[in-house]
Amino acid sequence: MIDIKLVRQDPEAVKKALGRRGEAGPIDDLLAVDAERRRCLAELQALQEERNRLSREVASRMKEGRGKPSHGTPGSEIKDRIKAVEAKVVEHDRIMASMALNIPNIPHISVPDGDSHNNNILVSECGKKPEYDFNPLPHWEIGECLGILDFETATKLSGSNFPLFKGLGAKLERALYTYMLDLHTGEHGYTEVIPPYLARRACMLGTGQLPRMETDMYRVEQDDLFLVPTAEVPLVNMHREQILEEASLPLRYVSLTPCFRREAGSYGRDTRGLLRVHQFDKVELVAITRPEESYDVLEKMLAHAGEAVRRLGLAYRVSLLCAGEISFASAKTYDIEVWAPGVGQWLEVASVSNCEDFQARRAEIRCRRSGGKGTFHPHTLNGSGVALARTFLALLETHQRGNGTVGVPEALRPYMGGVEVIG
RNA sequence: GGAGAGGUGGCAGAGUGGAUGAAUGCGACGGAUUGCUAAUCCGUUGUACUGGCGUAAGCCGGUACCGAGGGUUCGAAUCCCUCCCUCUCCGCCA
Repeated sequence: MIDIKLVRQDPEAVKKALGRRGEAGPIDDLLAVDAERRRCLAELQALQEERNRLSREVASRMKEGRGKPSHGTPGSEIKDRIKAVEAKVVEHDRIMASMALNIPNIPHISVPDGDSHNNNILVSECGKKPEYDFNPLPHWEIGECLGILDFETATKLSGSNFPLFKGLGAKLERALYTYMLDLHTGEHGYTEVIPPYLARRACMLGTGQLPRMETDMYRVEQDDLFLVPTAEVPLVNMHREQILEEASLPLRYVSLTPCFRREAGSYGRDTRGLLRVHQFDKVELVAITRPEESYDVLEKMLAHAGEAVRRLGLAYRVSLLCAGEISFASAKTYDIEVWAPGVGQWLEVASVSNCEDFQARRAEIRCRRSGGKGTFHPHTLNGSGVALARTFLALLETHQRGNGTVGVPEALRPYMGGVEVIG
């Protein structure tokens, strides 16, 4: 949620920043409603003050045994006025909230301008694209031949673009996420969490999936619960409406969950095989930090995610997203893409973002300043560490051999019961 | 699905109409003391909005908040209604 104080203080700067995302944002309207709201609020508070004063008068009379004032009830006429003005304030609050909830986060100063992936800045490239003395196959061919992927059956079960892993495919998937969890808990210091996979509406609002992305979410109508699109939702919302102790920061969590996405409107684009599926496993990193350290933590999380990919022997590159490409809640985002030689594409497997206090404000996560007064909103960060379906496919395509088999990278072998080759 | 109980400050937990932002305990912070990483004693300690002053840390004033919303009343944490949430027991099921 955007900070209304910032909007009041410098509306032009806010407009300009949002403009970088290609969003106008109803800033002038917001300000107008805010001003009117405050005018009504002042009126309301003056009336309430008067009511309280009168009522105290009655109280002291009663105490002195003089009884109620005989002529009417001095406060009763005020009641209607209070009610009327209060209704106005509430209405203005409602309008402001509905506007504010739809305004995206302000991009960080270091985020480049631009509105397409062409404007993203390549930060680094790691590992070499593999070369083959044969024509590398796409993963769906490799997977179907080895009997470890079965898209046809998945479609029979749930419709198109759902994955089904089988045999060593299932084991490889399990090896991948177990390896990542062990890496992040063991070497990078994150606390593992297994959260519920369905989340309340309030959670979805808190992290910013709602209201805008509702049509992309799977929703269980009967209970008004949403299948989590990412573990970021439960992990950040663990602390919703809480006041944390500053000394407890940073909080760092890692979680494996399936991620459910309807991908409404994306049909026909990169939808073969595992490229874009409605359900995929993802190991997610989340951090809640003091504002002054959040950008350091962002760099660390990026490194942690990169390390997970690097050890798998995959070629990957890191880019800094331009203002028009970052997601609703993010102020700054790095993407990690792995090279998939079979399909000949760079595929996004991780997105590491600093949401600053945007989510904390929405989710009412606050922090008590140690040794000081008052509270502040901590910064929230999230990053894939990393997403599985695409990592899985890049792994098959990268480590495929001319004879149709697939090598298992060393980092995964302990998790594969020592299996070195699939096929 | 059936029956019941309950939602109070960072946490635990009192409080059934009048100055209660709310006892008490814990925690946290400040101080005192003890020859020692502890104990004891004293003090302080909610959040948000809003107006004013100050460059500022902050200070002064007001209002709201005891799950949410509505009602009764001069006055509601306290009484009434609706909703939400949590818990317990039974049933069903892994």
